[in-house]
Amino acid sequence: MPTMQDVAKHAGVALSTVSYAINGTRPISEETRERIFAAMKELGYRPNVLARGLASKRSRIIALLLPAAKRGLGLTEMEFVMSATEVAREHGYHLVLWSTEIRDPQELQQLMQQGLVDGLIVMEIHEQDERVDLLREIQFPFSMIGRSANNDGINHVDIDFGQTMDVVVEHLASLGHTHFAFLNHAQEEYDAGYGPAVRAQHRFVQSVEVRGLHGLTHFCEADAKDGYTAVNNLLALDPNLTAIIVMNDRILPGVLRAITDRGWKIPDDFSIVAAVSSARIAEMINPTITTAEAPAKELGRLGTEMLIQCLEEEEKAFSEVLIPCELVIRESSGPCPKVRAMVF
Amino acid sequence: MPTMQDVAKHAGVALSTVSYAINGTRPISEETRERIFAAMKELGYRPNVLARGLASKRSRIIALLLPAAKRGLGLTEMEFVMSATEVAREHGYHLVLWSTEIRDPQELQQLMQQGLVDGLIVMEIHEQDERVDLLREIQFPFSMIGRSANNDGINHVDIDFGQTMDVVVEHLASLGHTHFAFLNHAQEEYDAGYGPAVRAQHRFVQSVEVRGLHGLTHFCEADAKDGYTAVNNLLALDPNLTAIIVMNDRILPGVLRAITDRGWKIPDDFSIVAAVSSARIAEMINPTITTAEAPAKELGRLGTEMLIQCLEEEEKAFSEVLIPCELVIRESSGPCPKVRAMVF
DNA sequence: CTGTTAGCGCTTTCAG
DNA sequence: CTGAAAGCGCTAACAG
Repeated sequence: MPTMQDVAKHAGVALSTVSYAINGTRPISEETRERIFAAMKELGYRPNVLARGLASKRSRIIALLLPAAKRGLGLTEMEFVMSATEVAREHGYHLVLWSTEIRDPQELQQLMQQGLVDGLIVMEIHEQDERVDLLREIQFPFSMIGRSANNDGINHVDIDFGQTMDVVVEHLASLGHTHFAFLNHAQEEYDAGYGPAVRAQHRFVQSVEVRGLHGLTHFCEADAKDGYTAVNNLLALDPNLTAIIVMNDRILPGVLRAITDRGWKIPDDFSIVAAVSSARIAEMINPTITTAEAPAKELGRLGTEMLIQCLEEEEKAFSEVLIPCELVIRESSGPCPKVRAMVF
Repeated sequence: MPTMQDVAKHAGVALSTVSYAINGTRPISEETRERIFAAMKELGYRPNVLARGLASKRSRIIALLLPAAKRGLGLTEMEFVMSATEVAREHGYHLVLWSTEIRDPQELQQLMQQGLVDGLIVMEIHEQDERVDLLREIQFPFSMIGRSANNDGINHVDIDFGQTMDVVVEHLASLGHTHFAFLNHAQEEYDAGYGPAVRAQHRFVQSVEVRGLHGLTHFCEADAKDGYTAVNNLLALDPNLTAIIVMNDRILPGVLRAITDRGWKIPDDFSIVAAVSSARIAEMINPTITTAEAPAKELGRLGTEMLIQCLEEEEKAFSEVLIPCELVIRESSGPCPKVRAMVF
C-alpha cells in the first residue's frame, strides 16, 4: 500500500506538499498540484484514515448510538441507520454502530475515551437522560434524534408529535368521531420519560379537550395480546368509543382482533389509526392502516448532517428541527358509525 | 485525556512496560502489573484506538457491507446488524457500516485502501460476485453471509435453503396438498444469480419431483400488487393449486387478497407459507402466517465470529455453516381442501 | 508557493 | 523481567 511519502517521491515534491494538496490547507501551484494528483492516481494512493486521524485529532468517524431497546428495533430504525450511513459517507465520514444499554452513561464514556469518534448521534432520548447530561458536561459533540427536558444548545431533530397528534385527531374528528382512545406505549416507558410516549399523550389530551371531544388514554405493552386486552378495557370504560389511535404498530393485530371479535367491521363500525408507523407495516395488514408515517429518512439525514456541521463549523450555532409525520389515509379509518351492533 | 506516558509516569515504569502489561505481550511481574493497573484506574486511562491501530497495523475495526438492495432492507437485516454489532463489541471490535452499490467492487476497494478496517462481512452474495472475487484476489480477510458459486477457503454462513424448502414442502405434503406453487423473488434477481432465489427454487422443484407432486414456479417483484397478479397467473396455469410458498413477505398482502377475492378462506380452501420471513411480520397478518423463520441472529453472530476468528488465529482453517429456517406453523396452512367453491 | 521537522499515542524491536 | 528508541502514516507548525 503506497504512502504519502511514495507519492511525494513520485511527484518530486516534499511529503508535506502532498498533504497540503490533498487537504487544501495551503495554496499549491496548479502545476505541482497536477503532478501530485497524477502520482496519486498512478500509485492508487488512498490516505490512511488512522494516521490522518491520529495526527489531526479528527478521525472523521462518527458513532450512532443504537439502544438495545426492549421494544425491539423496527423498520423505522433500520431506515435511520441506512440513512445515517449514507449521509455520513456523502460527507466523507465513517459511521460506527454502538449498541449500548440505553441509560448507562459509563459504558458510553468508555467508548468515547477510546478516541475513535469525533462525535455521536443519540437516539431514543428520554426526558431525563443521563447520556445527554454526560455528553453535555464533557462537551462532547453530539446530535439527538429526539428531545430531552432541556435541549438548550443541543442540535436535535425529532418527530413533531404535537402536530402529528393534531392531524390525526383532526382527521378522525372530521369524520364525525367524538369518542376516541389513545393507546400509548407501555406505562414503564412513559414513567421513564420516553419522549414520544410523553409528548404524544400530552398533546392527544389537549387536542381532544380543545375540540370538546371525549378522549381516553391507556398504556399498552408492545405485543398483540396486550393490544387485545387494552381495547377491551377501553371499550368497558367507554362503550361509545368509535376510534382508537395507537402508538406502536406491534399491537395492531390484537387491536384489530378485539374489534372484529365483536362482530364490528373496520372502518364501518370502528376506525383505527397508527400514530407513528411505517408504510410497509401499514400495507401489510388487512385492512390497510391509516397511518401517520415516521419521517425516518429525514430524521436520519438531519441528525447526521447536524452533527457533521457542528464538527466542521467554527461557530456553534445549533439547530432544532421538528418534522411532523405525514398522514396517509388508508382503509382503517372512516366516518363515525351512526348505529352499531350491540354486544355484551 | 491521559496517555500511556502519563500512566507510565504515574506508576513509575517505562512507557513500553505499560503497553506490555495491557496487551499481555510479555510477562510482567505481578507487582508492577498491579501498580500499572492501579494507575490506569486512577487516571481513567483508555488506550487510543487510532494510535494502537496505526502502530500495530490492526485497527480492531471491522465493516459490515450493507448493500442498498432494491428489495429494501427489512427486519431480518436489522437483526443481522444488531447481532453483528453486539458480537463485535463482545470481542473488543468496533463495527462500521458500509452501504455500497451492491455489485461495484471499485467503491469497495477504495474503502478498504483507507486502512480503517481489518476485515469485513459481506451480505447479499450472488453466485457470481465481483466483490468476492476482488476480496479473494487481494487476500483481504472477510466472511460471507450467503454463498457464491465457489466458496473454497472462504468463511461463510448461510440459510440452508435446501433443508428449509424440504421442510416446507413436507409440511404441505403431509397436509395432503399435491399441487403447489413457489413464488420466488423477482426474475431480475434470479437472473443476477442471487443465491436465495436460485437455491430455493432449485430445491423446490427437486423436492416436489421426488414426492411425485405438482409444482409450479413463478417470479414476483417485491410488492403486493405483483403478488396479486402472480397468484392469479398461477391459478390460471393450474386451477387445482391449493397451496403457495412465497419467498418474500412483502407480497403477502397481495397474495392473500387474490385468494380471498375468490371467496376462498385461508387455510380452509388455500394454504400459504412464507418460506423465509420473520415472526414479527408473520404475526402482523390476519390470518397469521405459517413461516420458515430466518435465523437472523445466528447468521449475524456466526458471520462476525468467523471473521474475527480468522483475524486472530494463525492457521487459516475456514468454516462453512448452513442453518435451516425454523418452521413455525400458524394459521395460514391447513389440510388440503376436498372440494372448493367454484368461481364464476 | 514549497520544504523541513516535530509530534499524534501507541507497538515492537533491540538492548540490557 | 524492564527500558530506550525507532517507527506506523499523517498533520501542522516553523522556516524559508
